[in-house]
Amino acid sequence: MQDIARRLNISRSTVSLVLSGKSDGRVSEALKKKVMETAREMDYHLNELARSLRVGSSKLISVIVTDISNEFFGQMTFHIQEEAKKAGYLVLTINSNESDEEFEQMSRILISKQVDGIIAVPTPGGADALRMIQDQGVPLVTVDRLCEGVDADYVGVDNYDASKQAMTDLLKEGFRKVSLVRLDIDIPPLEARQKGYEDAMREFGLDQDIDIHRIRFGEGYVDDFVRSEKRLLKADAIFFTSYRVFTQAMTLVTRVGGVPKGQCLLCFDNVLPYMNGISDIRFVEQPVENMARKSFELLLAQIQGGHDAGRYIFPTRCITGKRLI
Amino acid sequence: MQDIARRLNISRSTVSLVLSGKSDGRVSEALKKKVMETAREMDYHLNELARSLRVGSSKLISVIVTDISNEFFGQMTFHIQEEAKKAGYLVLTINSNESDEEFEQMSRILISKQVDGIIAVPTPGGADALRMIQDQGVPLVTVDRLCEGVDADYVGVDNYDASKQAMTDLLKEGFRKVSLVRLDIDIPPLEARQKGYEDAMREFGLDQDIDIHRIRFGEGYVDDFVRSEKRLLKADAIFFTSYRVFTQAMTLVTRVGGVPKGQCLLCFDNVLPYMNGISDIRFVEQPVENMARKSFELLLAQIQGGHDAGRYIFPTRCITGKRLI
DNA sequence: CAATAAAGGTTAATCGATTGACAAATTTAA
DNA sequence: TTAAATTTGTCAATCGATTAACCTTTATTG
Repeated sequence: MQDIARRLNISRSTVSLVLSGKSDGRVSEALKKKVMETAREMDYHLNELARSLRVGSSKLISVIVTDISNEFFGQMTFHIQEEAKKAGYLVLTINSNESDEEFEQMSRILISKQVDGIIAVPTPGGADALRMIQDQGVPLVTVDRLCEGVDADYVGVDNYDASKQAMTDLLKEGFRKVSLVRLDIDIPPLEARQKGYEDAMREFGLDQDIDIHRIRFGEGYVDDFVRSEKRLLKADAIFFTSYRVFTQAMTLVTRVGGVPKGQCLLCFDNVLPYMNGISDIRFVEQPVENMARKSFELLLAQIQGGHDAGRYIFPTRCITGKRLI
Repeated sequence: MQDIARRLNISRSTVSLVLSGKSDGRVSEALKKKVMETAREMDYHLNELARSLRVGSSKLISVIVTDISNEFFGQMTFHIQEEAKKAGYLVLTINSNESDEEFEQMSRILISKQVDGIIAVPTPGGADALRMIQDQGVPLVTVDRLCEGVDADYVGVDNYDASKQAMTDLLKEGFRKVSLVRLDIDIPPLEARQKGYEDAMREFGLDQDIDIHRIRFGEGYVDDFVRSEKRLLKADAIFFTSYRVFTQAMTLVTRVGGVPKGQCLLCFDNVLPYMNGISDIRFVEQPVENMARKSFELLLAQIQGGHDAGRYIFPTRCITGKRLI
C-alpha cells in the first residue's frame, strides 16, 4: 500500500480506504479509480495476515474429524467448506485419527492460528481440549458425538433410535441370528447403536443370540476379524455399527470366499459403492448435507455474536439395496 | 506477552525470547522457568498471526484439487497433510470443482492469506493462475496434470504408457470390443489415456472397434450415459479413464440390470470398494502416497530456498480383481 | 588492576494493514 | 457575509509478536 501511495503521492490511509471499499464519500471517484488501477498494475495483493491481526478475525475456521477416510466425515467437511466459502471463510481440515493427544495438540495450534471457529468431532477423551477452546473464546460446534460435561452446540442423530429401528425391521423380516460388529473405541454413538441392537434383539426374545465383536480401529484389526470369522460366517445377518469397521471387513471378505449366501449386511452410514456387490445390503443414512449446513450455521451465529448452545438431532433413513448379480 | 511481562516486571522482549526458545544464554534459567510458568498459569497462547506477519511465514500451505470426492485426490491430500504436519505446516484444502474461475479466485485468496506454498491440480485453463502464483513468489508444485507453458515442479505418472499397457494386457487375453468412457473435459491425462487406448487397439488391428464415449463432468451425465447405453452394454470390456466417470456409471448400473455377464471393467485409479461386486474388474493404481510425499518434499525444498523445477514421473501398477459372487 | 569477555536484559524499529480523530478546502445555508 | 456543513484526505496509534543493537553487571585473565 505504501508503494501505491507513494506512486500517487497520497497517504497509505487513503489507499487502504479505497481498497477495502470503505471510501464512500471519503475519497473522490477520480482518485478511487486511480488507486484501483495502480493496484492492478502493480499486481498488488492484500496481506490478509496483517488485516486479520488488526481487525481480529482470520476468516479461517477449522473442522476436526477423527477419520477423514470415513466417507461420512469426508462429505461433511466438503459441505461445510462449500458453506464456508459462501461466507468468505477458508477451512482447515484436521484429522485427529481418534487420538486424544492429537486432538488436543491440534486444538492448541488452531487457537494460536487465531481461527474464528472450530467444528469438531471430539475424541473419546477430548473434553479438556473442548473446554480449552471455549475458554479461549473460540466459537465451537461439536458434531456426531456428544461430549458430556461440555456445554457446546451439538449436531447429530439419534443413534439409539436409528439403530433399534433398523434392527427391528430386520428382525421383522425373519432374520434371527444377527451379530454386531463394532470398533473397540468407547464413544457415545457406538454405545448407543449397540444398545439399540441389544434392545431390539431382546424385544424379539433373542437374548441368547446377542453376539458382539469388538474390532481394533487401526493395526491388529485383521487378527480381530480372524478371531471372529467363524461366528460371523454363521450369522443370518451382521450389523456393522460404523463405516470404518465395515470397510475393514470388506478388505478381508475375499479371503473367506465372499459374503455367505443369503446373509444380510446392515451398516450405519452410506455404503453405496458396495451395494452392487452384495446380495442383501442395507444402511442407515444420516442427512450429512443438512447436518453440515446446520453446523456451519451455528458456528457463524456464534462468531457473529453469542447465542445459547443447543442440540440439533436430525432424522435418519434406512436404505435397502437390491441384489444385482 | 505484555501481560506476562508486567506481572514479572520484565520486558516483552524477554518473554518473547523465552517463549520462542531463543533465550539460550540470554536469559537466566530461573527467569526462564518463571516466564514459562506464568504463561501456563495465564493460559497464554501465542498469536501466530502476529508472528507470521513479523517473520514472513504463515506455516500454512494449500492443496487445490479439482474434485475432492475423487478417492485419489482424497488420499493425496491426506498424505500431504501428514507430511505437512511433521514439518509444522497446516493445510488448506481447496476444491476447484474443475472450474477455471474458482481456481483463479482461490489462488488469489490463498496469495492474500500468505500461504507458504501451493500444491495444485491445475484446471484446464489454469495457466494464468499458476503464473500469478509464481509471480507473487509463492512456491508451487503441480500434480497430476502437466500445464504446458508453466515452468513448475510436476509430479505425476505416464498416463499414456500406463493406459496402453493395461489395454494391451486386456487385448492379449482375448477381449476385442473394448469401449472407452471418459469425461468431456479436455485435460492432458485424459487425452493421454485415450491415446494409449487407441494405439493399443490399433496395434491389435481393432481400428474399427474403437468406441469412445464422452460424459459430462456434472449435471447431464445421466443423459450422456443413457445415450451410450446400448453400445456399452454390448462391449466385451469398458475402459473408464478416471475414477469420477466410473462412479458416475456405477450409480446407474442398477437401472440396466447390472454389469453384463462376462464383461470386463477396467478403470484408471483405485476402485477397490467396487471389487467385490463385479465379476471382472481391474484398475491402474497410482502410487499416491509416494506421489504425495514427493510433492510436499518439492514444495518444502522451494520454501527453504529455491531449486530448479523438475518433473517426477511415478510408475503405475495394474491390479486385477477376482470374482466373488 | 585494567582490559576483556560473558551473562542477563532492555530499547525500539518493524511486519502490513485499519480506523478514530482531526484538518483544509469547498459548498451551502441563513 | 458569516457560520455551518460537506467533501476529501491525512495523522498516528494499534493489532501482537520478533530481533538487531545496545546497555549493565559480574566474572575472568594476564
